[in-house]
Amino acid sequence: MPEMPEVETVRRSLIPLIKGKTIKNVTLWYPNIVASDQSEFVHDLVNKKVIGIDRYAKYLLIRLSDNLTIVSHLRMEGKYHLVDVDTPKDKHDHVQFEFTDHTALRYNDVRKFGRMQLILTGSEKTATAIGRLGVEPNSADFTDQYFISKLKTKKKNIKNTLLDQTIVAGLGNIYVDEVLWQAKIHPLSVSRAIPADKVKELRKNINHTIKWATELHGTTVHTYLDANGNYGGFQDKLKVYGHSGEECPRCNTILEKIKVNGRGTTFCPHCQVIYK
DNA sequence: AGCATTCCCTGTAAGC
DNA sequence: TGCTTACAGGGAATGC
Repeated sequence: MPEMPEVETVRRSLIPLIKGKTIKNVTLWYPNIVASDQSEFVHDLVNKKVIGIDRYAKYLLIRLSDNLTIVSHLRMEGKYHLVDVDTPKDKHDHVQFEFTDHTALRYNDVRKFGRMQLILTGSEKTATAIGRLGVEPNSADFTDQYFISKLKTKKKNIKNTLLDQTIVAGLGNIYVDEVLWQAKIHPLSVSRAIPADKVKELRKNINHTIKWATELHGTTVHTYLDANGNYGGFQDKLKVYGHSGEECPRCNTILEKIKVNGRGTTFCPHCQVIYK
């Protein structure tokens, strides 16, 4: 599942594939992927040129000429790949951007959870959910003070709080389990009960893990691939996610898996402290 | 208002 | 073997 390191890897791999290309036409094989007006999406993108790709948290921002931006969220299994336009459509290809050079960018998504919207460049925060997002890991705004003050108001458990994109934006289920294990914090800990020094430690772990995972081109579990079809390299570094029933690498206690608000959650019942 | 639950989706694996 | 059920989960919508 693409989280911030994976989305950044997609962004970097996609730029050389599509930057400078001009869209000839757009096909919606599964129209509901487009959350904005679907006929406008198809109509307004014709003759537009890709000028760059930005990203905020897990959102890709494909910048186009004439002040247009496609905001794209991959959700669980969304992928982009560039093909010759004559390549037969894959069963799970849902959107095609055909370019003037006989290539096409295809959006493929087995579970059809991903969404894209066409907006005016600059209206990201008002026209999409980006406006409700919190700060990104490793950004100047993600300070100890910010993190401590945000957690201080939260009665819900820390696992759920870290998945809440309005506080820190970019973490998903995998990295949340990893950073909580690193900071030795039990996922069911009450957010506001976590001592300030542990919150500081958690912030450092978040920053370091996101940075390191990005350097390794993300984590491939299940099906994540970048725009060139390459796997990530961080799955080998995971200490807890996907390792329930195995020994904790720190204390050798068997790792447990529970459900926290519907999310599979793996943790060490011995060395991860629960704050109540 | 804040927190929890439901829903969207389909492939894979387990159970009978 | 073939069917049903459980599970994977990000974020919007809904419920309390």
